[in-house]
Amino acid sequence: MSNTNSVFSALADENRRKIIVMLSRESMNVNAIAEKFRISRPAISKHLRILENSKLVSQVKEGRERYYSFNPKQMNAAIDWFKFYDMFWDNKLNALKKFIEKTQGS
Amino acid sequence: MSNTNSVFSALADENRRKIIVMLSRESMNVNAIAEKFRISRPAISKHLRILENSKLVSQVKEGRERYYSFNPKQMNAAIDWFKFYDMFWDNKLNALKKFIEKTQGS
DNA sequence: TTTATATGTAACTATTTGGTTACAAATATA
DNA sequence: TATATTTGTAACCAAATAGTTACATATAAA
Repeated sequence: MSNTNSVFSALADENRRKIIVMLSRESMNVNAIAEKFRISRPAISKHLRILENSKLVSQVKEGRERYYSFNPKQMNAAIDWFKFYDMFWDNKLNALKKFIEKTQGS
Repeated sequence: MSNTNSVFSALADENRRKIIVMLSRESMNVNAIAEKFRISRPAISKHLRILENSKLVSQVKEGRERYYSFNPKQMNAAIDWFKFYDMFWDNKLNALKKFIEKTQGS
């Protein structure tokens, strides 16, 4: 599967998005992640496998635990795609221009 | 399925992303779309169904043809999600700040 | 060394996806 | 009216997803 495909489909699940947000704050081991969800630990493992395949997260083994962390760089595979939509970027640019003018004084 | 889910999974397919880019330029009927791909017209119909369900695309009937067009607004369901990642927005903001300073004079 | 903990994987089920071909229905045209 | 065009849908298949429970494995702790 293409990089962009795997990133978008990794993001197409509520639980996986929640995992990403959690890991963007701090690395966590599997049990710590699983505690935050109602689904079983093996289900979390499967989600982690999908996230790993998309390279949005990676693991480091520490003793019997495995710490997962977020790889922000991989998000660009998805974010970059949106650039096709020039008008979007124009709008964002205008919005940010206003924001900067307001917060910094023009 | 949640809005965000359906948008991300709609985007998780190369052919559907290509359709979106095409429709962002101009509305097209099904045959015109299908001509640009190697897969069968019914396969295109299925993709259009998924895109419609995500509301990224909508159709207007004109005689026996159906013209599909892109709904940019729906993209925000996906784009907004990325805001969780503050550092990303900070980077973009800095990049845009530089860009604006360069093009407009600070 | 035995036991407890952390994690992965296997096997299973139901649903969705991405493709196919065949056919139906609606509209335009000869 | 008969025919051609445009599109949708049904029926099928193979693969992937999202979950489950049961079991295996590796490491830590008693």
